[in-house]
Amino acid sequence: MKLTTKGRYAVTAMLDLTLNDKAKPVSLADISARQDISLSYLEQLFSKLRKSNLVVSMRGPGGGYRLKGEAKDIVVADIIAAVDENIDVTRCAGRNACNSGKPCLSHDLWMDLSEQIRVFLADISLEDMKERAASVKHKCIDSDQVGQLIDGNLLNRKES
Amino acid sequence: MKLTTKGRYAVTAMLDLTLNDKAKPVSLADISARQDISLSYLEQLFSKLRKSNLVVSMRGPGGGYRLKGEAKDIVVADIIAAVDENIDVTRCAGRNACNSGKPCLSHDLWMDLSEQIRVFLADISLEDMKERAASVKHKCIDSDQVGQLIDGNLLNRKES
DNA sequence: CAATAACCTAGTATTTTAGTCAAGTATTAT
DNA sequence: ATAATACTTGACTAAAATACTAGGTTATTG
Repeated sequence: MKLTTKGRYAVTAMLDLTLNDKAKPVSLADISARQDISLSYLEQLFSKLRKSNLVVSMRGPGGGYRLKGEAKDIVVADIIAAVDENIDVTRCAGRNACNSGKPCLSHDLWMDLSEQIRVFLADISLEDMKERAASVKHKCIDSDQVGQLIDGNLLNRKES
Repeated sequence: MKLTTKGRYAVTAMLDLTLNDKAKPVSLADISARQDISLSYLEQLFSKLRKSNLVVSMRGPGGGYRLKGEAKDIVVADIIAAVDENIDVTRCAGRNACNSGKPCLSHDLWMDLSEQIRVFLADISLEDMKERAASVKHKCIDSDQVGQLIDGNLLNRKES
């Protein structure tokens, strides 16, 4: 399990899809505009998401993407795995470093840790994040709050 | 919190340090040989680990590195944070995409998720991994098994 | 002093990231 | 049917990160 900005783009886009899932499917152009991600990059990501059976596409005017199945059944781990396609170059797969036993050992431990993270992310669904979205909505800064924030928290933050 | 092979190298090296913490400090040359990581790359990583107060160094013959403090007090999250130094380019930090409220929303959610992962990794210490090491030790290859492996798996590996 | 090992700087090949561009194909409103 | 819309595919690319090399300097031990 790798955790990069690429995965973040994918999760963000999928979350956008979840939040805007109305009667019509959501076009990539819309997501591109809302999330400020380049359309072509989204196309690449959604190509992989579709091949991993996380979304379904609808062509033609009014077309776009829609979640395949329900938001509660799609988890963050699936989304990241779909776009990352890590070939898992475990350099310790029987070659040179596996003589003393220790390289193999730490390799095992890392794989174990990586698996724990995967399990952790496999427990967070888009539905969970959608619900969470409601509760953090007030966190967003609108122009009215900017003045207070400058006087308040933000300036005090950097001092630590 | 980013999760890349770079972080894995660092965790592996730190775990090597933990497992070989005897009377003498551990030289990077030793870690390089055991873990099959280039010496200069280790130097770069340990420079960061030292600056983050995770290890102490001793120069000269018989010198090397040693954990700063106890293995139970050094957690995986610290190690990854030390070598990753992500400048956190939150593109949504008040600039262009934060108008409709939604980009900010998904940004918050990702930060939240990222923080959850950090907390998760902040709970796994080198001591924990060391203890775990004992239980997975039997999985490793010792010199007695090499012959069988050469005749078996290894020769068949490269053909794909 | 000579060997050792940390420390530092700079460069570099490779891979990944995050796109662009172009030429398609499929769908549907009209 | 035809045009417009929207997804598909592939090739290509600039920039960054990764993993490593080379060549030194500095500190410490014997």
